[in-house]
Amino acid sequence: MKRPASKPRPRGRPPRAPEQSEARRRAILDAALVEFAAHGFAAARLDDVARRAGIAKGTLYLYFADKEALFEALVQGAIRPLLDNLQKVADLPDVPTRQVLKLLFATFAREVLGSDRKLLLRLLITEGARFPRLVTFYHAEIVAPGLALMHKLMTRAAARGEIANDAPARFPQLVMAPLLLAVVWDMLFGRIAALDVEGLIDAHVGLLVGEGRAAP
Amino acid sequence: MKRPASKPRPRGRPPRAPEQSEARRRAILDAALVEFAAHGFAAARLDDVARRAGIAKGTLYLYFADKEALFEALVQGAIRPLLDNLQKVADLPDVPTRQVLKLLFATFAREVLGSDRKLLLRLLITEGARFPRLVTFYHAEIVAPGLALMHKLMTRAAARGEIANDAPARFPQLVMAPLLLAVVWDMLFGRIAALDVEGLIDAHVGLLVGEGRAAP
Amino acid sequence: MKRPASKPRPRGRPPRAPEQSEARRRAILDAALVEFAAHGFAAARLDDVARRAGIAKGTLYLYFADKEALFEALVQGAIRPLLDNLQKVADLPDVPTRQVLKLLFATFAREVLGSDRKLLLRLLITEGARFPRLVTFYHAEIVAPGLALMHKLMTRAAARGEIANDAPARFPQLVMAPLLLAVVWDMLFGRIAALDVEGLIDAHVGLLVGEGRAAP
Amino acid sequence: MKRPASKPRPRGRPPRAPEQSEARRRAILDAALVEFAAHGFAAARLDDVARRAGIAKGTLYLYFADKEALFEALVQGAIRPLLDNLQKVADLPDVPTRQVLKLLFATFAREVLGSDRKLLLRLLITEGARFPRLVTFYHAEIVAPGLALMHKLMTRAAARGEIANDAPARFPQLVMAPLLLAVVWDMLFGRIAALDVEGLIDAHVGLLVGEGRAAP
DNA sequence: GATGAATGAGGATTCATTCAT
DNA sequence: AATGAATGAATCCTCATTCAT
Repeated sequence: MKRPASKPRPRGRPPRAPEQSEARRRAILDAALVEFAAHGFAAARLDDVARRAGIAKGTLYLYFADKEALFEALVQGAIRPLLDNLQKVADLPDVPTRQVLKLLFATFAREVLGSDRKLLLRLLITEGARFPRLVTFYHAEIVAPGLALMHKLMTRAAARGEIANDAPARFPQLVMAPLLLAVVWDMLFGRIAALDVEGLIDAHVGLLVGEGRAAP
Repeated sequence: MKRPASKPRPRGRPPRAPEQSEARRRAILDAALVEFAAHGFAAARLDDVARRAGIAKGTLYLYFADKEALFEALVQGAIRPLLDNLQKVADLPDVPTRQVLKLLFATFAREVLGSDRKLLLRLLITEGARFPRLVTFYHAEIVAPGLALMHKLMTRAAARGEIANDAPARFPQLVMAPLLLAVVWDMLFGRIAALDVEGLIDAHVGLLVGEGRAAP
Repeated sequence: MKRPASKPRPRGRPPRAPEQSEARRRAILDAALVEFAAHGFAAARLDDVARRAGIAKGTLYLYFADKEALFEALVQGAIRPLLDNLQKVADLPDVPTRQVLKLLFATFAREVLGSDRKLLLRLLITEGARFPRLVTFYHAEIVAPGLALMHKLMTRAAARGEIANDAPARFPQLVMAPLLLAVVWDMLFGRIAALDVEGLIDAHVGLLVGEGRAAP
Repeated sequence: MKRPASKPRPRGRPPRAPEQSEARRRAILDAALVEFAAHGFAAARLDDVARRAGIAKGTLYLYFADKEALFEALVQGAIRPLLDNLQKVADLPDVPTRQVLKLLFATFAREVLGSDRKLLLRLLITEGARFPRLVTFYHAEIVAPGLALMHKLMTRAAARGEIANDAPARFPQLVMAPLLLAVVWDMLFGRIAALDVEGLIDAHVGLLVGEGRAAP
């Protein structure tokens, strides 16, 4: 009896500069990254994402169909840079394995562990089970190629006698395992006991290509 | 002999009679493990937990104060067995490091990766960030002691010349990293490409204690 | 950062007598009838339905899957009584057509136009286009059989010379049209100018079976 | 010749230039008719109306104050033509009632049932309850005068002995009822079982003015 | 005049939690 | 102790309306 009668009080948009839509998209993704990483997909509130992005709730939906699409775009969008990094390593000239690994790990430490990108890895790990599509894509585009590359690298290193045995060639995952550990450690125990990532990586490289052994 | 069942159903407690409340607690925890692991803490429904445990929703609250308490009890409760396993390793007589590691990893593969206990690790990884108390406890009770033990083991091994350098002694996490990787891999990529955990572990042990090197 | 911490303030149900679930279902349907009829399907608020039914919003969902299901149950449920009424007419002994019609129309006027059941017809008319399933069902169960019955009745009447021609036999809808008009009139113009339904019906019967003509 | 179109699109008003605002108003009304008829007032989206009209959403508000005003203008605007049609019938010379009715009904069938104008009637029926002002207006301008006219027509016909009794004179609604039925039938059951409107109307005229009876 | 991105109140739906039985 | 119907706060998403350009 009151619905059509009471003209809903005027709503609309308060004056806000125009800003390029792409910047806004980025702002939303940045905000989403923080909120999703902090609370997880299910517990994150789009309300908070909007507030953090400095926009209205409804505006989110101009850029992303729904919560899930936002999440997927978030994780999806991070894959391209990772791919690029991977490519750089693949294109490395024929330098000693030790150097390749050092560079690779250092890059990872800087670009991922040392930046917000780390949060994306977190999300992939913590929410992956709920987003099979994303995981499948990520496996096909990053993990499998990355491992293949590592396999080649390690095979060559083994042939050259740079590493003690062919274990890392057969299981390139072994080469990456400490990086994953670093991510998870930071995510869980970072507050309690920070991990000396650099030291860890150095030690790992030492283990792989044998330090002292090189100059007996 | 069980005549009472044919009475006009008392509308309230089902005729399940006196049963040990401890069994019920277990049933709830088992059900909770499955549901939490499948959907994550936030998305899991206590309704489903109750149904899976074969009890009424309200009954949950007779055993656990709330959803969070249930979750914590779940993860907490799994720590004791882990502790015990750890102790067993610590108590090992003075056997070769290679054997200790083999035993340790095999036990982990069997008791954790090969059982539902794997789900608990998953939960710790995926939900840990939201349960600092749990993570703190886990770190204090399991991770720190475990790493300390590993440190001792590796230090001894290095002193004995069983391993090439002191990297694993300084970063005992390196020893555990592949196990973590196995858990995460299974959790994310298990469906896509199963990991040969046994092979991975063997290779890892080979890398640590040097296979071929032993018999030149 | 605050989600899992702040235990949501205790909610639950305030003391309310048990009442049989069936009565509650009825209360909901009754409330829904009023609200849907007053505002239409889209504009009706389940909140209002709940309030009118004297229950909490969430309780609705214990009885009906969603708004649509509630609406369909509402209209669906009204079909049974209509069917029964129809059957009564069909079972009438071989009385004069005039009397059959009088009875039929009087019943309709009393049972439908004179009661809340009229609202259901309204809903069918106003919302039917949005609920094809409902309309299909209604056509198959009520309209088609009803027209078939009317066809038989009018054919017999024509054969007996009780009516002037076979128009009503060929288009039994003609017999019902004034009833529909009465419903729509009441729905739209009832407030402005009440319709003398009884007079209308009498006049219609007179038109059909010829009043004065019979006894000049 | 239409070079301006190749200028760097002025980002704002499309180069549609000066066009008559009246045409645009019509386009909006036409689009609104379709959308409102398809979904009902509450469920129709102004977004869709704008898209269908080929204009921007904001432009709607240059022509109509709000959704309600648009709806009212829509239904209101259709009344004029109906009035005109009515007038034509009223102005008919003194021809036989049968012919007047035939013409009236045929006009209705062609101009209303056979055109998009039918949708307007639908809207009046389905949404009328929510727009009392509209219904009042419609009653005053169309229904009451129409019935008055019909009353006069039927009274004259009865006096002349063209119809069997004075029922239609006393309840001119009876004359219109089948038309209403045709509208509602089409609206609800059109998909399921098309109605032979022409046949229905013929039969109805036959019933009113007596077919065979005229020439015994 | 025209645009359409932005707004935010509103409403459907979910689910942890309670409590009369 | 156990039940499960009832509760209502919380949150996603929609869409009428506005206004800077």
